[in-house]
Amino acid sequence: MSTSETGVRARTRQAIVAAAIDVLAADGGASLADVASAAGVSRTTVHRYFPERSDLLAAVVEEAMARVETATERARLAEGPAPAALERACREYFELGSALTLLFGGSIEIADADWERCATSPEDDIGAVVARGHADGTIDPELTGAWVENLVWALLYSAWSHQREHDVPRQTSLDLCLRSLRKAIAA
Amino acid sequence: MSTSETGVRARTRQAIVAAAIDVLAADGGASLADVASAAGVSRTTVHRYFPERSDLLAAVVEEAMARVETATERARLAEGPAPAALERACREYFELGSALTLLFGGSIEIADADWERCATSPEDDIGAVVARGHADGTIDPELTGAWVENLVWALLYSAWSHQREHDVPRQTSLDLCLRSLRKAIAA
DNA sequence: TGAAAATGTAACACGGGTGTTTCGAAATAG
DNA sequence: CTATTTCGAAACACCCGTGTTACATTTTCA
Repeated sequence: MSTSETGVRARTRQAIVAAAIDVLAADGGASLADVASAAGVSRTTVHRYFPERSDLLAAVVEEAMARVETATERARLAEGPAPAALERACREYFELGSALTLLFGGSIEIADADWERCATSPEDDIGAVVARGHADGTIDPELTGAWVENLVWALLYSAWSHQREHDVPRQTSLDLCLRSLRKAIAA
Repeated sequence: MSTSETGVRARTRQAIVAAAIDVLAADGGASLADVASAAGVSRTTVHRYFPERSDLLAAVVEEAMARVETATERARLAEGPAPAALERACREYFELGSALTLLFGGSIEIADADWERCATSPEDDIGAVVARGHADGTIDPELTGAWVENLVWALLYSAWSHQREHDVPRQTSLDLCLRSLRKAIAA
């Protein structure tokens, strides 16, 4: 068969998308040449897989959302106390790195249609956890689900900034992030 | 005298810088034509006041830093309990809007030299407040000054996002922000 | 080994942002 | 009112990123 016997095409495509996530997370206006060199690939090859820039952007957003979704599933938000579930989610999201920076860093424009396509968006999942926490009194009733969600992204972004600017071990940054989240959402 | 009898030049210059702060905060890669139209000025005039793009950028960063510094002074961080002082700072910074988005939103590159030029940077001021809070036991000793500073920026960014995405009154967003900060830093 | 697929190199046109200049109109100061 | 200053409109060359094409090279697989 001609398609993906060894998966050459799929592998280079993934390499391009992965490199694009890193590069575009650092600079949303990065050129395709930057993405190409980061992927160890010629600029022509990038155009072969993604005819227009918007095509690459779409693939990048899709991949980033897929990573977020995977992380959300591994957090098993439905299990255990709500605060602990949110903490697990934070740990998982923290590992995503540039994927989350790309989605929530604002450096790239995400079409509303893309957000809606994300079937089981973390928005709904986190909202459900917060609702559970409200019901059993483990989460501050004054904080809405939407705010807690924003808070999670903000704290993660803060943790990455803190790790990058001051040269502290990532574990220290993550601990500060989790501690702050735990105290902020406590009932 | 020829220079700034009525302050015409100073006023148009300020208009350009102010417009640039708003436009560049929304999109760091915005064109000078966008800035010009936002300022109600011709693109030629922009080049008259700022020969190169980098010149405008420098002026914009300087203005934004000046606004932050003014807000910091008005917060009177040296007075009263440390948590209340940080809350006052948060209220002042919240009013800055796009100026802070520009400096801490990451959409524009800030040279390290610019940060150092900021003599009484909020970094030092907030650090002092946190130190005071550590001394009198009103701030969580586990949280370093640098982290609290990052936390403030992150919470403010979160408040703006929350206000923009969900259409809630700004007072509600600010209340959630302050509540989260108060609980997070409490000893 | 030989054909097909995948990639690289080079060159090109196109568009858009930048920086510059010139000239004329409008506002301002004296 | 007159001269100076300030500003806008237009045109221009320049650079950079984009998208396309053609051709050579390498890799992969039968």
